[in-house]
Amino acid sequence: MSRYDPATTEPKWQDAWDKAGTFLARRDPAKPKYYVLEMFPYPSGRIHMGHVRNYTMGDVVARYKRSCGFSVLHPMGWDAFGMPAENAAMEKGANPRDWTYQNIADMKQQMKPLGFSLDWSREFATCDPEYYGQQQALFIDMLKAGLITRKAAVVNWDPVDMTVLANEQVIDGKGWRSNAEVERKELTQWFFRISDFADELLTALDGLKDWPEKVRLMQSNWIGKSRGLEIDFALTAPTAGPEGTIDSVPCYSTRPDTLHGASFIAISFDHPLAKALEVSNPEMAAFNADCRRMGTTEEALETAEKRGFETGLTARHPTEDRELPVWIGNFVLMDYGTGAVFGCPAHDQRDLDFARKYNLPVRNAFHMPSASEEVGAEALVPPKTEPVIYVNQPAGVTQATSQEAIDRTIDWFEENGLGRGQTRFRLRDWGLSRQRYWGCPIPVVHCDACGVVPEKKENLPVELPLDVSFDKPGNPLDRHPTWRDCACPACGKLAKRETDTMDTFVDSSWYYARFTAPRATTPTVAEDVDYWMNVDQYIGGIEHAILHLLYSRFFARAMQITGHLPKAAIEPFNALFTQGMVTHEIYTTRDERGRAVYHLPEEVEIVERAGNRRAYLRAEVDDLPENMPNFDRDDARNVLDLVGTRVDIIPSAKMSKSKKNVVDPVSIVESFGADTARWFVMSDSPPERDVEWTASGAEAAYKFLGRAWRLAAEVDARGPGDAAHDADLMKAMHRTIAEVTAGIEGFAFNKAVAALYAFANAVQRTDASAGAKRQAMLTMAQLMSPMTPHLAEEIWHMLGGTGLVADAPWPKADPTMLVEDSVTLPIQFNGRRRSEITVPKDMPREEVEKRALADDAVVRALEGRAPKKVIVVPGRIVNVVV
RNA sequence: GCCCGAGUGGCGGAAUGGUAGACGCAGCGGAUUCAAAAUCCGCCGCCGCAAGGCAUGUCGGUUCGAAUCCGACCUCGGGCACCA
Repeated sequence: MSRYDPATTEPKWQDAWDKAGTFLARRDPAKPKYYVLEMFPYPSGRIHMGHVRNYTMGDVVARYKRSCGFSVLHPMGWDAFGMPAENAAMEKGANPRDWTYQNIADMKQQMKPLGFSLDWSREFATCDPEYYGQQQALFIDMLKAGLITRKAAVVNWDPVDMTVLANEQVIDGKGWRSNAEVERKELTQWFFRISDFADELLTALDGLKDWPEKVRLMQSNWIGKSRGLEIDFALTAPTAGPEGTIDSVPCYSTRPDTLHGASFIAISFDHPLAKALEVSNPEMAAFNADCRRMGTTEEALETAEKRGFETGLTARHPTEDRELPVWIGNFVLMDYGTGAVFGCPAHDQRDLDFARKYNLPVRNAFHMPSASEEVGAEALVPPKTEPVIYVNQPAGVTQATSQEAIDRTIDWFEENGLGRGQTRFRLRDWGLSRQRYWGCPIPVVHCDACGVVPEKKENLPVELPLDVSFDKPGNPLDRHPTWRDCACPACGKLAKRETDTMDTFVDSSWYYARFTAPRATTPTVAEDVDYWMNVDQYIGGIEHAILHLLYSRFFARAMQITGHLPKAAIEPFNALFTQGMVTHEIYTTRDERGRAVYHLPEEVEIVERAGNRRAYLRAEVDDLPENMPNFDRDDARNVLDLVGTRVDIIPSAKMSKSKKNVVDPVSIVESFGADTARWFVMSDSPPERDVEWTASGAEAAYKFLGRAWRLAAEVDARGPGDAAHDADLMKAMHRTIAEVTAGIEGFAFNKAVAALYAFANAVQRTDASAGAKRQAMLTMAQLMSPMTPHLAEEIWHMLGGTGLVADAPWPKADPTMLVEDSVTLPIQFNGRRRSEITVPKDMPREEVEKRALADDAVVRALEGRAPKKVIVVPGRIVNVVV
C-alpha cells in the first residue's frame, strides 16, 4: 500500500478488534476497573455530529484508560421510549415499536463504522420488555418502601383533542394540532417522593468534586433551600370556605425583615379563599378561569403580564395597626409555599410592578445608609450582605445586613408566638405519570374492592399491547379493553390496569446500573454493581445538568434503600463532563414573500476572496461553464454577482433539520473515513464549548492523517540520518507524551491534538537517525490511538509494533527529558515588554537583575534614571519600574 | 422573568496573575510539475516608511504587571419540572 487509505484499513482493524474481543468488558479482580459512559441516544434513526463528538470523547477516555491498565466498561444502549414514536404513528401510521426498532438498527449501522471501543454485547433499549420489566420491579419495590405517592397535579389539557399535552406541544397557549386554547387540568398522578431527599441531594453536592461547578450550582439553585417565616394575616371579615370558615391567610416569606413594607396580600387563583369567593362573584370566577388557562411552565408564569383581581377583603397587618387589601394574583401558584404572599413593592420588582399597575402604596422597609430616597421605578434590592437602615422594623432592628435582620425577625416572631420559622425547598416531587402509550406501563391495578394494588412480580413485565391504533387522539391503552381489564393481584376479581405510563426520565435514571448486568433477571446483580459501579466518567450535554442528573441521583438513593445498589454507589457518577454542541453555518435565501428559505451545505457554493466569503446557489455555479465559455472559477464571484443568487451566511447555530445546517456523519465517514471525523471533532474547540463544523476543517484533518501516515511510511526514506539529533527528537517526544497525557486526563483534547501537530512538525523537520524516527512514530501512533485508532493500528503494524496498539501500554514521559537548562525571560519596563534575555535556569535573582539592567533596551528606556523597583519572578519575568 | 454559562486576529482557538495570538484553517509568496492536484518551504492581529502606537464584548476598579481578579452593563447560548 502506498497511501493512506481509510476505506480499506478501517474495516480491517474493526474486524481485528472484534475477533480478539478487545472491548468486551470483563470483571477482572486483578485490575482496577474504569466505567466510561456517554449519555445514551434517543433512536431518531440518524446519528448526527453531536453524537460523533459525544461518543468520540468517551471513546478517547475508554481507550486511554484501557492502555493505562484498567478493566474498562464502555457500553451503549438506546433511550427508546418517548413521544416521537407516537408522532410517527399518527403521521405515517407506523407502529411505535417497529418504528423504534428499525431506527435502532439504522443508527447502529451508522455508528459501527466509527470504530468506538464499545462492548456491544451489553446493548439494550429501554423499550425492551426485558429492561422495562425490571423497571416495573423497581417501581413496586419503591412503592412498598414508601418512595412513591399519589396526588393531584396540573397538566396541559387540550379540550378539543381531549388529551394531555407536553409543554413543547403547547405553542402560545394553544394545542399544536387542534390550535385550541389549552387549559390547566387537575389529574391524580403518581409521584416519586424526591422532595423527601431535598436536603440530602443538596448537601451531597459538596462531595461531587469532579462535577463542573456550574452544574452543582444549577442543581443547588434548583433544589432551592430557603429559610423563611410563615405568618398568619387575619382576615377582618372571616369567610365561609369549602372546609369551614377561613379567618386568616397564612403567608410564607423569605424576607420577613421587610414586613413594614407590606402593602397587599396576593393569593393564588387556586387558593381555597379564591375558590370560596368566586362562587358568588362571576367577575372573579372569570378572572380565575382566565388564570387557569395559563401554561403550566414556570417560564409562562413568570413572563406573563402580572394581573390581579381585588377581592374586597382585607387582612390585618400582624405588627402594625393597619389593614392590607387581599388580591388574587396570576403570578401566585398554589404549589409554592402556602399559595399566598404578602406584597412588598419597595423591595421586590414584581410586587412593585403590580403595585404601580393597581395604585397600591409603596413604602420602604429600609434605606441605604447613604441615602433615604423613596423607591421609584426600580425596587431597592441590595445584596443581603450589605448593611441597611430599617424603618419600623417588627423585631426592632435598626441597622443590620438583611441576612442578620431576617434571622432576628424569624426569632422574634417565634418568641412572640406570631409566626413560624420554616425551611423550605423549591424542589417538588417528581410526577412520573404520563397519559401516553409509548412508555413503561406503571405496574399497578385499580380494584374496586382492594384499591390500588401493585402487580405481582411474577406477572412482570406488564407488556405493552401491540394491537393499538393512533387514529384517535389520546392514549390507546385507555381504550384497549382486553389489555386494560385484568384480575386484581390481591383478590382475583375483575379490575382495571393503570393505563398511565412512566415519564421517560425514569428509563434513563438507572440504565447506568443496568449496564453492569444487562441480562439479569433482577434489576441488578450484587457482584456486578459492586465491581463496576460507580460510573467513573459520565459524558453528556449540559442540557441535562438539572433534571436527568438529579433524577439519577435520586434513583441511586432509592435503589440503595430497596437493596438494588450498594451504599457506595449512592452518587452514581464520580466525574461528569458536559460537552458543547456541534454547530454549522446556516444558508438562507428569501422567497417572494420575504420568508427565509434554508439550504443544505452541499447546495451552496462558497467563494472566498481577499478575506471575504460569499455564498451562491451551487446549481447556478455548476450551470455557468455551459453559459459562459470563459468561466474561471477563481473569478466566479464577479460573474456570480451579476447572474447568481446570493445566499446569506448566518454564523454558527445548533444543527437542526429545519434549518438544514446538518452535516451527515455517514457521508463524512464515506468520503474521509472515521478517523478524520473523530480527529476533527477532537481538534480545535475545547470539548465543553460548541464546535463549528467546517468543510475545510474536515479536509485539514484528513490531510494531517495522510501526513502522519507518510511520516511513518517514509521513516527510512531520507537515509540513515544523523544520530547527533536523536536527543532533541526524544526530548520532543517525551514532551509530547506529557502534553497528550495531560490533555486527555484534563479533558482538553484540543490541546492534545495541538501537541501532536507540533510533534509531527518536529518529526518532519528532524535530521535524527531512522531508528529514532521509527521510535518517535511508534510513540506517535500510541498517542494518536485514542483519537484515531484505525490509523494508529496501521502505523503500529507498519513499523513493526508488537500486537495491537490497542493492547500496548500507554507510554510514560521521562521527567529527566522534560527539563530545560536555560530559560528566556521577557524584560518589561513599567509593565510593557521591551526585551528578553536567556539565562541559565538556576541563575540567582541578583544576577538576573544585574543582567536585565545591563540590557540595551532597558538602558535606553531608563534614560539615566535609577529604577525605583526591579521585580524578578524566577523563571517567568523581569519588570523594571521607574 | 428567574437560574447557569460563554465572549480573544478573517475563522476555530492557546495563554487561568507574568512575552497575548501556541497549534490549526483561510489567505499571500515561493519550490516541485508540461500543467494541475497532491506535497514541501516561507510570511501572516490592526495602524504606521520607521520609531512606535493600538488591541482579548463595553465601561470602571485592584496590581509593578490583568484575557485571567473585582463591580456595572451589552450580546449570544443552556435550563425552567410532560422534548430527550
